[in-house]
Amino acid sequence: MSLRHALLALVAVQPMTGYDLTKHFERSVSYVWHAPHSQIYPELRKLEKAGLVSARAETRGESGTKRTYSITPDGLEELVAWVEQPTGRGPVRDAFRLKATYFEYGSFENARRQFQAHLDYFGEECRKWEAHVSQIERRETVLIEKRLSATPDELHEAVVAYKVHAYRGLIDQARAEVRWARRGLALVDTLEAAHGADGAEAPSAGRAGTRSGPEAGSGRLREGSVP
Amino acid sequence: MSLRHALLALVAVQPMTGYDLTKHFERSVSYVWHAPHSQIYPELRKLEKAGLVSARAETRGESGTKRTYSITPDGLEELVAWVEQPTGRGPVRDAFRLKATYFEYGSFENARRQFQAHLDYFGEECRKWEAHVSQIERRETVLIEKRLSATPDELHEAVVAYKVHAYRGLIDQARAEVRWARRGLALVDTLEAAHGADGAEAPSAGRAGTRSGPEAGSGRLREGSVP
DNA sequence: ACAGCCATGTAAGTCGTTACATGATTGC
DNA sequence: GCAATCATGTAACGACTTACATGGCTGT
Repeated sequence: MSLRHALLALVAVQPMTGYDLTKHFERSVSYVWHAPHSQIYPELRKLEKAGLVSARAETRGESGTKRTYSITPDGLEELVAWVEQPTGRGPVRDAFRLKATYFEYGSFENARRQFQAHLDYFGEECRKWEAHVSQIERRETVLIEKRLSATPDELHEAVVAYKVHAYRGLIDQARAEVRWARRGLALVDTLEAAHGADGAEAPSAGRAGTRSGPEAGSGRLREGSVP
Repeated sequence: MSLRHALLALVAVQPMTGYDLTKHFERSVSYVWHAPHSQIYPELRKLEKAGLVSARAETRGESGTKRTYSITPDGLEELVAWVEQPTGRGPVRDAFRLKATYFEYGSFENARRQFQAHLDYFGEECRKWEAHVSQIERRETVLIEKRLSATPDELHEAVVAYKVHAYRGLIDQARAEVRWARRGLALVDTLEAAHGADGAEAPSAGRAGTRSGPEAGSGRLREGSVP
């Protein structure tokens, strides 16, 4: 149920069209909550039906219509209620860490590639987020400016500080991932060295002889290079 | 597509029933990839249809049947292929950080409660994961023991080390969250002190007078205590 | 015989992904 | 006039959630 509240928070700043929403969404919210436009347009209709936003339709060219959404009092109430509610943890789903648990099924080379890609990815994200944070700190984004101009002065600091803090948390996470990936690369080196010292050549825990019976008759794994 | 591979990795250790799978899943995999049994049972059927596992059905009492699943050579191949494949990043969806971005809509008290809950949660998780890691390091879990007994000696270290490393990453994340939440609490104190110094009493950015027109006619926010 | 956990499912509905589809505007 | 991008959608499908349903086994 977070998509709707993210949208409410955006329209709360100023009335916007679906397209504006998706753009602002991509450039801010999507760092912490992903959603494509194909989800956003229908969700806006739902919000309208629920009376949390109101839409003003204008024609666009011959046949098109453009809807500008504004938040309603109910919508604002819903937004505040959401913020005040205890937040349930979403289910964990981390494909990379899952796979990292089973790297012994692949080659050392593969593990290295994977950790390196992880490293590159989070290094890159980190830079993006840092840029975003300093933009917020300087109050340079369109939405922040608008938001502040409609908020009493004594709350300006809080508005900015909460956002900065949230995104800093993201940066911390990214840095932790980078460090973890580096340690992963070091680990692969260590394992490979230890393995090479034994004289074997390519490592892989896969390719078992199959025991299709249900009994745990010690299936035997053998080494084999992974193609 | 990670659920199926997680299941493959589990049945690769030894033949198991659906129930065993869900139990082992809960006690290991679910730290990084959540799935309830209602997802696991059907997925096993799919894996069977795809020829990646084979099932041996036994009767259980009058009418029940118990299926014991074993991995097939195709299944093992699929598992290895998955490990070797580049790993796509899943979409981000972090409800808490999203909400933390908008804490100015709630009270200071609320922000504190939320950060504190976050802190407690990850502190707790952290302890669980640490226990799990040291269990793996000591090679004391049933699955690890079984796994090692069917793996050539020179790979034992890798099997253990990759898992330990993966879960250590999880612990790092949890610790980062704890630190972040603590900084969050400190931030709330600072903001509240600054706010209190201005003489106002309860903070909230919500409750706008509604401007339902599409034009951005400077809607006016006023302070108000949040009920 | 009853409680409590073991064990195996099904079903409805929501959420999210991916791909397709189409017309409008703007700048060159 | 054409390309790019602005702008707004729909549709099919798969993943996931939540709740329901049922029967077996074990100890008291």
